[in-house]
Amino acid sequence: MAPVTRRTSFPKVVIERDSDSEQSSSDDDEQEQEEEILEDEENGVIENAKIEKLEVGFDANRKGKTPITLTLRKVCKVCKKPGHEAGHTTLNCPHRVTTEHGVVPAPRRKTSKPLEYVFERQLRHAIPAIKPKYVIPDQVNCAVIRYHSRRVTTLEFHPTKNNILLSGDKKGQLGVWDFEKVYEKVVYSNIHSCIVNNMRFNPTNDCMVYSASSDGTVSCTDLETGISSSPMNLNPDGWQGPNTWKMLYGMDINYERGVVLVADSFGFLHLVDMRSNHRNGDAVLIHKKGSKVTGIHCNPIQPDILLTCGNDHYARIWDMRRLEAGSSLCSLEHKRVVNSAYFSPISGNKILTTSQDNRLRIWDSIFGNMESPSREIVHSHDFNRHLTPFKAEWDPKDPSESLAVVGRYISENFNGTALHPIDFIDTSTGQLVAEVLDPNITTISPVNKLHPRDDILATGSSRSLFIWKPKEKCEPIEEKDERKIVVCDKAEKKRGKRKGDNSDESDDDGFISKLKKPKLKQTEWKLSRCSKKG
DNA sequence: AATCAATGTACCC
DNA sequence: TGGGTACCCTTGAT
Repeated sequence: MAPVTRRTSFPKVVIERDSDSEQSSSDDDEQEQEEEILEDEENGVIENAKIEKLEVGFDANRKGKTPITLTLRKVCKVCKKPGHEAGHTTLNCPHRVTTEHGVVPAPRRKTSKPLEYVFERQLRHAIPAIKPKYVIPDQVNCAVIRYHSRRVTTLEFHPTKNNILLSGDKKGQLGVWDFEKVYEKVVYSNIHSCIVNNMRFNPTNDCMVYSASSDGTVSCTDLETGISSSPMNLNPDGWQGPNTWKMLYGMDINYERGVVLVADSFGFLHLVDMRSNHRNGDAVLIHKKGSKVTGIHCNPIQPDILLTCGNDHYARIWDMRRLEAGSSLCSLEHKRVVNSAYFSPISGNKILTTSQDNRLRIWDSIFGNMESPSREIVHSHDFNRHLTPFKAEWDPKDPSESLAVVGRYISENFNGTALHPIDFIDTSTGQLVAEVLDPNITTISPVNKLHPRDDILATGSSRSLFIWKPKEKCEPIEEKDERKIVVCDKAEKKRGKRKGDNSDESDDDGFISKLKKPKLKQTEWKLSRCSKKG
């Protein structure tokens, strides 16, 4: 249904006259582009070009008027050119992530601010002059398929237990998975009633985890028992309609003050005291009234310095010691909604934001010129209401504070199969360092988290979770590959049992599924398979 | 194979 | 500022 109606409603109408005098230079450009694309199409390079020409029914000979050609074209939301669209299989978008493409370079300013000078002097020794070689976790090591009952919305690694991954979903479930033991997993269903947007471990008790949800509550859950309390509930009177229902999105912990900071869908910031587990102080308006605050991050060096971002197209820096409406230290303007904003993980001196205008923005120094970003990197991570918003995140282990990971919306056509890779981007240059993909991951992967200590990537893609490790740390490829994949769906489980696949390795919740044979030849894949540990 | 539902953002008035 | 609605175009279920 949708594709048919869309086709008639979507194309932009451009009227081109075949008269010499009326052609502007921009028309020229457009015509040139179009000719190029048509040529490509003849060569069979472009699969997705959708250009239609309609001769409008004017009589060309009558009164000597030139015929009008209407060109209906779909244009890419990223680069505004026809022939491909963000979100669709394409090979020819110049702004799909390619080396150095779509990077707006940093304007080299001489700011001469004393503060920046001092900071740079203090920090320079800590930042290595030669960039370390990036270690990319590019092989799926294990997975739980259909783990959650709805799509995964947030991930968090355990602060001390290296093998534990926490996951939240759209339904409000909270998953705890030991990905080394693969089969050891728990899903708590009674903590939230809808989307879990953010989770943070209690820094003084790593058994306890705080979670912020669109149900308007902050929950504090004991991971061993699953028992949870709600230190905050912004909808104590239940559903009174969409105008009053408050949702909680951004959340972080200021460990020095012992408070949880959480922000709602009406532009307000709230505090929860971790010792008493009760609300602390009044809510403060930190973004446009009535707009969603999508993220909060406390500076890793100075936790009183906050970074927030929201649907009002701004990211803002605040000082907790002077927190009141309108008192932000700095406002970073974006063209669209800002999905996330993070300080760099080590020095806390850089900022990385993800905006729905398909751009990553980097500010190289919070003490420098903040009027415009140091770089804008064009990258396909478009908004779609059915997907969890994409958030580019720093690699917490990269001493140069350059590497970031972000899922890609636009897909690559791998021999007829559309796959959406996960991108590793060097934010200092805009270079695509690596794209990782796997034949078993056919869905878009908007949620990604790099491990704070190990070379591990966790991915949430639809209802499934994947753990990636570097190729060299995986076992060599075997012909009869049986990967560590646990399928959690009940229907799948029954099917597996009927086939007699239920080996003694299986537990009550899942079984080992044989690796699906890729539809493509092995050579087509940049990444090969990783076998099960014996 | 076809259809449906769920549903966030932008923009108009 | 609030209501109305067009549009964004995925995924899993049936």
